Amino acid sequence: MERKNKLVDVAAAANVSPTTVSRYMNGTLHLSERTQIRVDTAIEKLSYMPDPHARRLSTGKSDTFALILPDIANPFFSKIAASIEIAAANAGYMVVLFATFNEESREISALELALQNKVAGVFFATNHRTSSLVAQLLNKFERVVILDEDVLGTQAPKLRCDNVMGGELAGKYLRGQGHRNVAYIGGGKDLLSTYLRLKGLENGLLPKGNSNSGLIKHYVGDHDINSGKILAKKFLTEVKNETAIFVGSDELTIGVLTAFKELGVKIPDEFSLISFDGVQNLKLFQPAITNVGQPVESLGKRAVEIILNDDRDQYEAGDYLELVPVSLNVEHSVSNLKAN
Amino acid sequence: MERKNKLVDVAAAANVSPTTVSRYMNGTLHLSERTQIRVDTAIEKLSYMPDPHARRLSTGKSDTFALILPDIANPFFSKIAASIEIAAANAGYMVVLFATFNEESREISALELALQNKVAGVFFATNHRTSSLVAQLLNKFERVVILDEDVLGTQAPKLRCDNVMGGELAGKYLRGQGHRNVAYIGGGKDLLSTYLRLKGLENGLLPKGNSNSGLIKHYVGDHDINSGKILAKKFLTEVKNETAIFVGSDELTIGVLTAFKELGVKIPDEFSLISFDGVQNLKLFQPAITNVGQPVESLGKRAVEIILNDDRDQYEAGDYLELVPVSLNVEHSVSNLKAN
DNA sequence: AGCAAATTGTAAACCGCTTTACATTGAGGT
DNA sequence: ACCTCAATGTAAAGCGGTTTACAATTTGCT
Repeated sequence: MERKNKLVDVAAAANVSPTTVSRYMNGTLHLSERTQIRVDTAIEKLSYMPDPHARRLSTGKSDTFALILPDIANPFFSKIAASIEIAAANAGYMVVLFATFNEESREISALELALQNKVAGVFFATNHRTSSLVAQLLNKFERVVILDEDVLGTQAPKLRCDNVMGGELAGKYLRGQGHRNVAYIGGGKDLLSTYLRLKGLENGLLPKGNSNSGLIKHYVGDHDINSGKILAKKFLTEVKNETAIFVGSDELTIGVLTAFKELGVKIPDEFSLISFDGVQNLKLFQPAITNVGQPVESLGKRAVEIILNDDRDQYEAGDYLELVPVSLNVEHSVSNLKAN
Repeated sequence: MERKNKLVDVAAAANVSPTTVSRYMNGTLHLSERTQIRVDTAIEKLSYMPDPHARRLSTGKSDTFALILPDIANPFFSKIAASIEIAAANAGYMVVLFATFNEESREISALELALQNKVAGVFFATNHRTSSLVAQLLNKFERVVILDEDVLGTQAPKLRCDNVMGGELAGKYLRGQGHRNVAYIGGGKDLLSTYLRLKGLENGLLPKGNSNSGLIKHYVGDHDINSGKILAKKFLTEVKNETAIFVGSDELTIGVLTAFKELGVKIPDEFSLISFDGVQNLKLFQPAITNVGQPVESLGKRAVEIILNDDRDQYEAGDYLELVPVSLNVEHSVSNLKAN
């Protein structure tokens, strides 16, 4: 019934050529006031909206970003997704979602789809060591932001939290509470973040100049609940004089806590614990979990700013890295050994 | 450098017309074995991929679903989003995300964008009472699934959990533990689900045939943490003989627990509590929270099945409603009054 | 007045695929 | 041998915009 009005209809109604309407609407053409009014009223009257598909075919561009993440059900990523979506929407962009579950094949097909669709940009996060194929694909895009974790071989700007700082905050706090022997339960086997967090912990925990990673017992798996359970149990079988654990992500922490609960291991009585991320409702946990909090919302917002920034030169070199500071949220999962 | 190959290139390489290639690829044309091989090898050699934009302009369709939700940072929706995304991806569809924060203006602009983009379908969820404008817009789509909450005036299929059943499960369990006076803290002021859950609670709690909602004190706000805090405090000031609270969503529960924690109100010692949703890590809470669990993953999966189902007749009538069963997860937030 | 430079506007090609309507070829039936 | 129907294939017209290259009309200057 209500046929959709096209560019030509507007042009006819305003008594100008389609070109004129198109160029006027895209700001390429400055019209005399008289024609401008004619065109405006025609657009208004016909309630004309350009067809996005036609526009995209013509321009070879699209007003959509691809958001490629391991898993949106994970609060860390869902919060990032939320903040990216809103910032993108405010800038007039849509966001299409791809969950990869850290499977390279899914990452690749998502990237290929994004490429075919000529997206305006890609936000990419992964939690596993990718092959160079992923990097190659990423390099084909004009605009990319690598989130959270590094992807080797890309020349895209990288944005993530300050992992070393996070480790240091945890280490210093633990040391301040009298802890000297701390174990680390981490997430990605060959990931930079895993070792930067450990490195930070070491820096914070050990006296200056005496840093030696060999001192810190560490367990590394994946950033998921099951891994947390397994590593927690492994830790328990091998524990010697450790009094605290620094856990690399909330997901792992949930696994650790679940395992401890099953086994009746009390926190902070038997072991103290600090979690990294702070995206779960850790305050309500039993006990409330002290954590290194990532500013997830501002991370997403900043990612959109970077991808939209038209001054691309600064990102070209391939070594653009932006670290956002983290903070320590003290709760009740760390005991004070000095009080004894 | 590497110019993108087009349909004509493939046609030229295979020595057939572009039409033939197009129709062959879309299954509209059955080729003789000889030509088929020629075309296949040409496609292969040129690593040809059809341009989605061109295809969409031509067909007037798109291989994308719009997923319109209040907030993906909310685990309930993020889990639904995750399951929808994966089911859609498996079926060859992309998913574009819209967060509305329950603002009607955002809902409308999301729907309009989806409409312009001729999406293959819309998944829509809202947590507030919408005006008929939203319903009108929704009715313009061929394929829609209304999730979680009803939207009055739409003839789209509706898919949600069985709210009455959830309330009943909670009510029966509480009654079984000896609770008789239960308060209800609910989410959406004019939403069906809010009252269905209350109704269910009543059914479960009261002896058959003696159902009378006036008996249950209820507090209704929004499905967010802050509302939970406020309503919890209000409840405390008015409490008479209530021994338990049934809370309409995990978000509210977090608010309630936070408020109680601040005020030193102990659960389940002072009040018992059951939460609806079960999407948070309630097991690790202090105490672990007994909850009515929604099968969020299967909900998303089922939503995709419905939207892809080509037998549309069953949905046309406008009264298609599918309820998925919920289950009670017993933890430690309900005290047994009979044990006294 | 006369000419160059703005200003204002348009015709037509193009983006890359789909699809309708029509053409050719070969097989099968009588 | 002739006709019909399937099987196989193609030309050309869209889909709805953008953009290049060019035309007409004013304006500014000497």
